[in-house]
Amino acid sequence: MPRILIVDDEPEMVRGLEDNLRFEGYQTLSATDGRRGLALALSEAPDLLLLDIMMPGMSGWDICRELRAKGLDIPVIMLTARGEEADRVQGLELGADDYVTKPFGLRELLARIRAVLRRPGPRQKFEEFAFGDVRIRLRGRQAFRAGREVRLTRKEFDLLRYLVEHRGEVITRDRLLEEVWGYEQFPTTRTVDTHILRLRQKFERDPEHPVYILTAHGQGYRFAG
Amino acid sequence: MPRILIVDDEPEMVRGLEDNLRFEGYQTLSATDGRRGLALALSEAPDLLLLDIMMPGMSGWDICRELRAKGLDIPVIMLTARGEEADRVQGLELGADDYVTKPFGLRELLARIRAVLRRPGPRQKFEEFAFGDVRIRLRGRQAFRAGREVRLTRKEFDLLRYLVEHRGEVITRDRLLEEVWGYEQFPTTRTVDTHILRLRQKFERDPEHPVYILTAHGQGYRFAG
DNA sequence: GTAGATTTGACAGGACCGTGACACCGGCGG
DNA sequence: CCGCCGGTGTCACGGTCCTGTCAAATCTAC
Repeated sequence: MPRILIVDDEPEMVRGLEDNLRFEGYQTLSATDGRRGLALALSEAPDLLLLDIMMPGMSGWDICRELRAKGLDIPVIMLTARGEEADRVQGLELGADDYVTKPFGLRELLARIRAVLRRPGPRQKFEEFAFGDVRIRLRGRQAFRAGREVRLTRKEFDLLRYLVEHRGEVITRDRLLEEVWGYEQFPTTRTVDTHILRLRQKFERDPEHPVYILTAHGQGYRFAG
Repeated sequence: MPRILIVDDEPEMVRGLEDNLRFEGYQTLSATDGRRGLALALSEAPDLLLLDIMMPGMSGWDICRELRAKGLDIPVIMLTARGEEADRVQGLELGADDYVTKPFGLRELLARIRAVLRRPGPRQKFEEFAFGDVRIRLRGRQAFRAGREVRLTRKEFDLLRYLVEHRGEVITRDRLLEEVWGYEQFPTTRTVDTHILRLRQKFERDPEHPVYILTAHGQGYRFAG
């Protein structure tokens, strides 16, 4: 069974997580500060890391960066407090594989753990998807078109990613706002349109007649598939 | 529409939630103590539970534990008072799906309800159906005829879907207006005819002699089957 | 502060929906 | 068998709502 290292400065959170993960059959290790967490990660080489971001001293992304710098490719799921948008992005940029917002449901966490562990290990850093002559690298949050990099802003990337991960499905603007923008932000639905517009300009051969990023009139948007 | 069970010992909270959720189109059940809440959950099998954690007698997480012990996998959103850190962990142990901290915004609660209900549950709904050389994809709200996509407007799709889901049954225009158009709108019954016409033109081999979308003279329409 | 990202508002064009007009059909009573 | 009459098929028009697009305003990170 996979071994999971938990690093969080709140002891109750660590205990709760350990109990549950063990109950699910995982082996667990834990630390309540960043430095010991990093040491454990290096010495024990677990299969997965659950890292709290906000920790005194060494933060979750400090650990993540150190690991990557040493060439270790252990999958990482970040635990972020609600609304730490910046942290979430930073974590992903530094090579986290996923993030969960506190307070989170156990089932959601387990689903994400399974999803991350399911991925083929060594190929992980190449995780990407492609359509037409476009290639998207999830890890680096980068996009390439015909081999040339296309710069994407945060929202553009998140939106594109969400659409692609639900390809074939019609998604309403409201749902996009909830899932991509988040609970506590409530921009206009027109905002979605503007971002769709920019994605089309960057990735569609003929932006006025999109082939991938499609409109479902009166319903929302849909990525072809 | 999904049915939601609310369990909270504060009657005003229950009433407020019921009013708002009903306004949003959900069906609601409620109880003001844990034991009756559990009984309702077991007998009514709602689609979602909103559980207050702090209740005299049987608490929210007691209910949750009992349900899980009986193998019921109904999604649960916990309502927690601010700062009940311990409760959060306990809830996590017992498999709640999400948390909302009181006092909460209605909008946030609704967003979380939608998010939880959206998750792929144990029951996967029909992905698509077919008749003749026509294939309908529900997720993408798309239709294909002989492998070629046929564009459908929202009303056309909704109408077709309703007819097919009640295949073999004669449905009056008034019922179609209620079910497909919605109770708020009052178009003429002739509007239905027009949409039927368009569906026939798109899907019948010989639109003047329909084989699938049939007329029940003086009664309504019926999808063959 | 500046540069870049995000959001908003305005506007035009287009898609969609609903309606009315008229032709046609089916059933009914004579 | 015939004619009546309400129900239905069909079409095209107009209004309404939705979306694409842009520029300006606001926000954010540095």
